Amino acid sequence: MPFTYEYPRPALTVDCVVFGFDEGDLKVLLIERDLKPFAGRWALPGGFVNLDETIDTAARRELAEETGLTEIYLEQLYTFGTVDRDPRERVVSVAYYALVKLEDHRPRAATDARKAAWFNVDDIPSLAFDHAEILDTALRRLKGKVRYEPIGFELLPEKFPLSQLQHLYEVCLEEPLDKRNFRKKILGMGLLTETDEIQQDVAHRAARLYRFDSRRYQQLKKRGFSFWL
Amino acid sequence: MPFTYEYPRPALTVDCVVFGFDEGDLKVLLIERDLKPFAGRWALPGGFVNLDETIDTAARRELAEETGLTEIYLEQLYTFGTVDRDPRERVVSVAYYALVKLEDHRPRAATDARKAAWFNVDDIPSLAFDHAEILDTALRRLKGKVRYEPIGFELLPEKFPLSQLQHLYEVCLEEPLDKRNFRKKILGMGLLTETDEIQQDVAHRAARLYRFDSRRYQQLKKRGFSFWL
DNA sequence: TGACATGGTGTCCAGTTTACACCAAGAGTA
DNA sequence: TACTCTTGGTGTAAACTGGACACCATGTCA
Repeated sequence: MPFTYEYPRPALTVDCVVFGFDEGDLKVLLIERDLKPFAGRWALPGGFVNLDETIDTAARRELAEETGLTEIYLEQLYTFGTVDRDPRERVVSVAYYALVKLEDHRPRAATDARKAAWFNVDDIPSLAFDHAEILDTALRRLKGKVRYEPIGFELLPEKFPLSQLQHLYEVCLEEPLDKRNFRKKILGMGLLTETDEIQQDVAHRAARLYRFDSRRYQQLKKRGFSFWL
Repeated sequence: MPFTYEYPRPALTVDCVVFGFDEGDLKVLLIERDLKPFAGRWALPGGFVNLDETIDTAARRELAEETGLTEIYLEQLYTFGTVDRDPRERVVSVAYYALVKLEDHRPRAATDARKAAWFNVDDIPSLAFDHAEILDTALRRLKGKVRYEPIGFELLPEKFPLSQLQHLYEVCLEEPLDKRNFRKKILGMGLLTETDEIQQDVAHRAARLYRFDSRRYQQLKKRGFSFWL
């Protein structure tokens, strides 16, 4: 036990809320705990912060270790620090949320043998610690942010039909959108480039696929453009 | 040195960005450090989190100890956790921002004898640690939030003329607003109640004073109203 | 009493948002 | 092969919102 301090300090962890979008549903990645408190319960991926890494780095590292996800959109959410949130001892956790293209990140065995799985956001099992509260905070943040920053694209494959994008927005915002108005507005922003591909293997007329042009978004943003849906 | 742990842990602190509004300027409350790192430099009020208090509580406590401010609007801002932000050792800091009615909280001697003073936000001295970055983050957050939540009122006295409110918004948003349009919009929301008082001791026609009706705001919010300026 | 400073008021135009319905294309099936 | 089913793709008109804009009123001070 070589680490001694003059005053007691809380432990510091990170937890990640990883969102994906698949088959028309918004999903969250959870892992099954195998260790002591809440063993067998589902929880958000996360773990302790090392002294030689930033908290952002810690979040990325834990995510990679527990779920194999790398190179994804990750942003700090909120820091949870009530006194009794961990039954063992005082633990403060910095929560992050991530958006991933679920297509590219099919659930694979986690490196430390914990089970990881995607859950539909409105069918979540009972979670360990205060993770239900963290998830709730993340959902509200996503819902708020999706309107004024083009982060929805992080959840879709590189090429997607407009209907899928619209559906994603409908799920995030929890309200239906008019098809014609949606297309008019989103195409009017000039952030989508039409590809020459169309959907494959669908049992109806195939839709044209589009791609999000993030270079163009950066340019427009500098000139004062702001995304708004 | 009785506090030993199996793994090393960062120290955890809170820092508060306290905004006030006076004489037409947005101000921040800073304290002069008297202790070792950055002694004599100005810094944000803050300090270590105790094990028996939430981080929110810690922020309130530190603010009270160092500046005498109590019962104010306080909200978590962001958690700063780069490795070298404190020269002594690894310290992670949860930053908060507060909005105070400066009239009610004139600078008084801090309880632990540190000097506290209000600085105009665009005339800030060189700050200790990464506090300049924290302040910058807080300003961006204030600028963003002031548009869609009625938090501006937290910075004004209970009764205020519309011109003062408009000026506050102009300073926060860094853009001029049209007087007639501003009055039309803000009064149209129905969140202000006219008092029967007018300004005193002004060298021109005195303006009518208004009061923010936060009960009414809560009611309207439940019915789906959203503040927007 | 005149100059000065700020308070307080309404209209019009333009742009944006919303509501709304039909034909096209392609797959599947009888 | 023709019919049905599902989703793709398109335009217009009405309502609303946001922004530009100028003048008289009131009170202080010299």
